[in-house]
Amino acid sequence: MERDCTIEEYLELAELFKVFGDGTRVRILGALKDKEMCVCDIADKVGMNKSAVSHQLKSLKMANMVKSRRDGQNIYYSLSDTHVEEILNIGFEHLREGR
Amino acid sequence: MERDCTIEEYLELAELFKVFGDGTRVRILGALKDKEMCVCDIADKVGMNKSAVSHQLKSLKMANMVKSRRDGQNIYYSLSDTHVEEILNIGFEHLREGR
DNA sequence: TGAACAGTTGAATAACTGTTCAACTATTCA
DNA sequence: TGAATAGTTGAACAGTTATTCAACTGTTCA
Repeated sequence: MERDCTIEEYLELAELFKVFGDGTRVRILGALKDKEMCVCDIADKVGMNKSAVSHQLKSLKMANMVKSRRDGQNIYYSLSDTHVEEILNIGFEHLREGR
Repeated sequence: MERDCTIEEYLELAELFKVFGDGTRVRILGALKDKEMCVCDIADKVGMNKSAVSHQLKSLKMANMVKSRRDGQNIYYSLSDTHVEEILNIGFEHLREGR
């Protein structure tokens, strides 16, 4: 017997998915799937300027999805835990089977 | 050796998660988890008027997440497949383990 | 020290989106 | 037929948000 989820839990869930619900952010997360990258390289890969990427990285960091470390001039970002990749994969699976 | 995902695939993924990234929509999906419901009952449950719920149900239907059947005056909505519930559960799991 | 490179920040803009309202369609039943 | 109930629709409004720009901080290295 499972209890119903509260409104607050659903709102929190929506906040979580909202982070994945943007093309730029999801591409950044995808880029970080196999290796850590600095802001410049991420910007190159997703085809946006450093500023835009930095803004989105901030969102991702506040959502606890990426972590960062400085090495000299560069700041390297990586996925903060395996859940992020897991959620991405479930999403892709859904799209593949969808039609 | 896995190939990189295309930009289009990431954008499609973002569109998928965007649907889950709204409090009202995610509560509607949560309400439909165990049983089909008509628009009025959904509206009662999530505390919104029929119009707002109907608009969101349209989004959910276009995203292939709910299906509907008419029975007399009522139109009953239900989850279109098990993926939807699965994605919700993964999200909740992430929140629970998150902190 | 200062030039060059990496990244961040805040304000401004433009685009998007969720909710409301009023008017509409569809079905039932007396 | 017509009143009542269920649901949909489109326009309008308000709130949110992603991107851009310019100015800033921090680090390296000559």
